[in-house]
Amino acid sequence: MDEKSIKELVDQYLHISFSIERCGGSLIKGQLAEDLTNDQHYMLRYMNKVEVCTSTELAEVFDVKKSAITAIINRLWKKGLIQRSRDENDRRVVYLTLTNVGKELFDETERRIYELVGSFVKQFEQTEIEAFMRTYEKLNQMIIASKEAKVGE
Amino acid sequence: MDEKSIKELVDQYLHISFSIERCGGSLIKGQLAEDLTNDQHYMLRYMNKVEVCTSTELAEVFDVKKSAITAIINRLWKKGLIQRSRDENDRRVVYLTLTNVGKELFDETERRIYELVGSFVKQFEQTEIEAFMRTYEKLNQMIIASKEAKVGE
DNA sequence: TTTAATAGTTCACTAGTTTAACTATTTATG
DNA sequence: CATAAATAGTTAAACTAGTGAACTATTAAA
Repeated sequence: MDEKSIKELVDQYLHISFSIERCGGSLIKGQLAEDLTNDQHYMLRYMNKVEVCTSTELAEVFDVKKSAITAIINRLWKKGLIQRSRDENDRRVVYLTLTNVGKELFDETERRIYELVGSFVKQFEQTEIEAFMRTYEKLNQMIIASKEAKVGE
Repeated sequence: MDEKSIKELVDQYLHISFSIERCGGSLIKGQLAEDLTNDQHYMLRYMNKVEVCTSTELAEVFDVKKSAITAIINRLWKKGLIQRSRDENDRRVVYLTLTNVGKELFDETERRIYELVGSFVKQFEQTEIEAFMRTYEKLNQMIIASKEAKVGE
């Protein structure tokens, strides 16, 4: 691959990923309950998957400082979507879980998001989309590895 | 494609795109001048491409309200990276352009970003990445069309 | 010539983020 | 054991980014 086509690919990639982040994000937002942001939804999504987690874990997964997690968790807590409970053996630790209201809200939203994203996925041939996902995941692994190398420096 | 594999694809897609947005964003941020954010960089990027633009145009392209553009433009203006000039025929209109300092900063940054993204691109076979980009662009067009359909409702 | 529309700004408010200082608790060390 | 160091989480100040509504100035339309 010559330099010129790499430059073109880079240009094209940055343009598409930016566009999808913006427009796709706004479509996802359209599926959420009125007063929920995309960030808050992704937080619920992670908590729904792992069932129980801590602030420290969320800070690592979302790659932000713990104080940012405290803020977003407070907002979700005020909405009654999550609950906190202290570990009785190590009283520094606070476990975070979805409330029943939180679970129901997430499930409901998730169904709408599946429909939305599914409506795009269905427009592709299965072989095409599977090849796409393989490359996409490879890229993801490269980025993660590069990030970890940077941290290790 | 059955329902189950669509659900899995949706799950997988959401997970990867979220991860790449987070980690990739943080790698890009690492290439920027100290006091520049990713949003500010994308703004410079667009202005560098089109050379001259207006707030209204930026609001459409970035899909935010004009007041958000005023705020970000003010920040870039304070850093001396962009300049404003009124249209003499229609004095409501303000044209925005990069200053020389802004252009140099962007070029410098862009070179670093090309190196970074290029280092990933180079790890793929050309055929693989070209197929990926075709699918990625198709997805982008679907999302844009879906967004415009929503607006038209 | 009033009335509409357009371009952009300002202001108050909210979300998300970082940094630094802090509390409470647990673990290590001398 | 007692003090020091590490860990989990919170708080507060400062910043960026976004929305919505009210506003100014200017141009276009009735």
